[in-house]
Amino acid sequence: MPPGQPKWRRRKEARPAEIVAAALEVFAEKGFAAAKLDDIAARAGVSKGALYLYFETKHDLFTAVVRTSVAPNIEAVEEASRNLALPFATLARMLLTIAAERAATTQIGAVAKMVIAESGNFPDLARVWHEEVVGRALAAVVGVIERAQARGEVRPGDPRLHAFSMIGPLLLGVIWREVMAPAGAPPVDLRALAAQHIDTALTGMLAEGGRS
Amino acid sequence: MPPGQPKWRRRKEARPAEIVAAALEVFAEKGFAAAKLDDIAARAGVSKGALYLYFETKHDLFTAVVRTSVAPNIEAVEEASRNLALPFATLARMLLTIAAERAATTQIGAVAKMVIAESGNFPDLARVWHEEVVGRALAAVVGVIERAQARGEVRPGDPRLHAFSMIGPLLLGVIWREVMAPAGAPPVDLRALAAQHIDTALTGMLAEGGRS
Amino acid sequence: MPPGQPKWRRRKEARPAEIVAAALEVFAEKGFAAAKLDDIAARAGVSKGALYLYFETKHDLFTAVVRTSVAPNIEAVEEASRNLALPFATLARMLLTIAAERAATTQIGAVAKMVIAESGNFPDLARVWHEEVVGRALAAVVGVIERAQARGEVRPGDPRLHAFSMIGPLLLGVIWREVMAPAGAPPVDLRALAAQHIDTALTGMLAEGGRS
Amino acid sequence: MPPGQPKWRRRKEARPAEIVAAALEVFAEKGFAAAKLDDIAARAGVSKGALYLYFETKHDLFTAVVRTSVAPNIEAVEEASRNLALPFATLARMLLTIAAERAATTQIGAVAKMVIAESGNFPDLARVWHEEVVGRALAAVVGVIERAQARGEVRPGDPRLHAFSMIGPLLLGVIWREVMAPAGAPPVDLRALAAQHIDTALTGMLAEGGRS
DNA sequence: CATGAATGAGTGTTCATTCAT
DNA sequence: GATGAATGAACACTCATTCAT
Repeated sequence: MPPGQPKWRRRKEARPAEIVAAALEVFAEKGFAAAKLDDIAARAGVSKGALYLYFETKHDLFTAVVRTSVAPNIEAVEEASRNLALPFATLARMLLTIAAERAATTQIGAVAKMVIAESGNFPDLARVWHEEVVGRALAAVVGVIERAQARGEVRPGDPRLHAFSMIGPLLLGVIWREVMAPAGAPPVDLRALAAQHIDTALTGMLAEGGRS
Repeated sequence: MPPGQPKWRRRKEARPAEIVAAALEVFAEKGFAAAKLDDIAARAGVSKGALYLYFETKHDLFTAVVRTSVAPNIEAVEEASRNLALPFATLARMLLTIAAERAATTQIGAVAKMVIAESGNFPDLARVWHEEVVGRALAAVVGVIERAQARGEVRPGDPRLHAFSMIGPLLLGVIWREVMAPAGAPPVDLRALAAQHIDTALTGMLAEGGRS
Repeated sequence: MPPGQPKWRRRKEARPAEIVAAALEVFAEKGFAAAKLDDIAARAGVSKGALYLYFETKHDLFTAVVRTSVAPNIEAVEEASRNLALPFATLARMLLTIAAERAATTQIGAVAKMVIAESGNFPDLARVWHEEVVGRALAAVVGVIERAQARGEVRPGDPRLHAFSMIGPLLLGVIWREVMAPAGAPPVDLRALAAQHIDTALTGMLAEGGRS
Repeated sequence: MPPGQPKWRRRKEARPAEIVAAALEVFAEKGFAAAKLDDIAARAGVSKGALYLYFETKHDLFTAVVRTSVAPNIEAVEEASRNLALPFATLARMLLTIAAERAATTQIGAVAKMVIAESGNFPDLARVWHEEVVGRALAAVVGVIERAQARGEVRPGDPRLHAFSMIGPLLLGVIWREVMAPAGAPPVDLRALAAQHIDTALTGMLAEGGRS
């Protein structure tokens, strides 16, 4: 046995993350209520009791899953939106590309599905999700649009509804991947969707003079 | 008691519909697993046992709720899309307006939330929802777009992705109303969203020559 | 099947009492925490779920057991103590005889044991037991003693401590029967104990002139 | 740090006693089943695992608590009862005074409450308690009474029941302090109770000629 | 048809006990 | 010796489903 490499190390620091990862899988597959702690524990490679060393209740575990999955992603959007100097077309293309990339490569779609599903049973979670995630992301996009309107780059219109026009199709794509594709629907290429949609949205939103 | 038309006679025939209506409320509020048959029965004004006179299991009741809620709506979209003679701009505006109207006045948003939430636990339902609802609606829109592209009205591009561009923001609006607004987010006017978005989408999708 | 004698009658009215009786047995044997609802249900001849049709929690069932067992007994003592005209010696003899009789023929000893055991975990119960049972019984006895002291029948001294002198040995007898006797100790005849003790207590308590 | 007398050395030997002391507190507050080893360990200032270095099971720890708490007290009673030369009145007064003193200043009341509560679940403990504690104490008192009866000091009557008359009120006082007082009942002064009761009991028990 | 009392399998949670460190 | 992370059996409580009335 090589020294410094104990066969079985106490995992106190790694465990919570492992459990959250396992829980994300199970919650995403089954939903909150249908997810069994036995399954989560088994998938995390621990006993059921061990879950309670790190999370007080199933509720708490679910909340931790959502928070953990979301925090890193929201930063990216906000940061990109702070590139005030860029023309709107460039910035918008950048934002949607980042979003599509994240949606394609992370579990954020599954988390969104969970939040949609359980918003009624987790009022706190819905509020957090609104205040810290969707609200912030939307505010960033709305801010970008408002500034572009002020500079005459984007045509008039409610900036929040413009933001919905920009983001909505991506949400549809994510839901499609999470819900329809597993049921046999032909898959959607999120990156291609983002690329084609941003062309449409930009052409539709840019003021007359701003079009090529 | 007036002979021939006792009040309870009509009840008997209306029961299944009343139960489905009550179930829709409870399922929409709580989700499938958290909905209790006691609550549904109480809200329908019948005994718990009576539910089993009309539906074999909770599963069946849920399926009936989803089917009942969608069938009438899908027809409207398909019918509108058969107006082949209309210019794309007119037809597209019509389709989105109908969709927004339905979304604003029916429970279809709540049902969509339920299907999204429970797709993992109801494979059959997800397939039915795809084959009979979303698939058909999407196919109708895609057909309209393809014909418009063939006539040179709509610029090239994957017609399905174009359809996502058209419909996506409305889904976002519905999710917003069902999930974010109850958590304190400012509400969205679905009709205004549809009106502004179709302007954007049309400008973005129409071929060069087709723009005003 | 004889009419009017259904093979299996709905027991809605009889059930709670049956369950409380079964619960009393099990609680008395094992104590609150060690009593299993499965056992109680089995002994009552019902399913575990049925318990919850009548009692919200195990806690509630325990409380019901205590209340039910006590109410009838306390009346007897209070009633006897209202015989103001009787000489103290007669009344005291009567009270102890009644108490011994009740202790010998009812489950009140087992209930007392339970209350003693669980007073720390059931603050409400301990308070109820004090206010409605022990307190009232003691007050009745103290009242009798005070009146007898006023009439010069009983010698001076704190009437509450005199009451302890009268009642204490009976409690010891009950505890003995519940705790020591099952462990192999020779049994005590509660009636004989009461009879001999009241002679001692009366002789000890009566004023000089009152003794034979 | 002074060499040769490190502070932790004394700890090592004191550990079992510290644990038993902590366990007594927790058992007395919560009862056996509701007492958590975590609490006991925390209160003793050791880890949960450390408990198992000194006691095999929770059962054993409970047994140790009871044994430890009673042994010293029983000696006092037996020793006092060996003063054969003293008149009964003197000896009885002495015994009750000692008992009241011990009851007022030690945890013996809490232990008695525990034994009463758990006698059903700890048959061994109930037997030990009977054979080594209550039985011995009672036998000592009974012996004193029998000798006094032989000398004509105490009137006839079952000596064991006489012993119950002497001791019972003190038990009631202890139960009162442990159970009723914490629930809001007015407290009892155990020493005053013993003093007043022994007057009563002596007057009641002494043979005609023996009274002052 | 309709009721609602009764069932019992299923699950979140606790906690005495173990053992690698 | 001492720790405390980990275990897993045990149990209170829920609720879809049944069926005697």
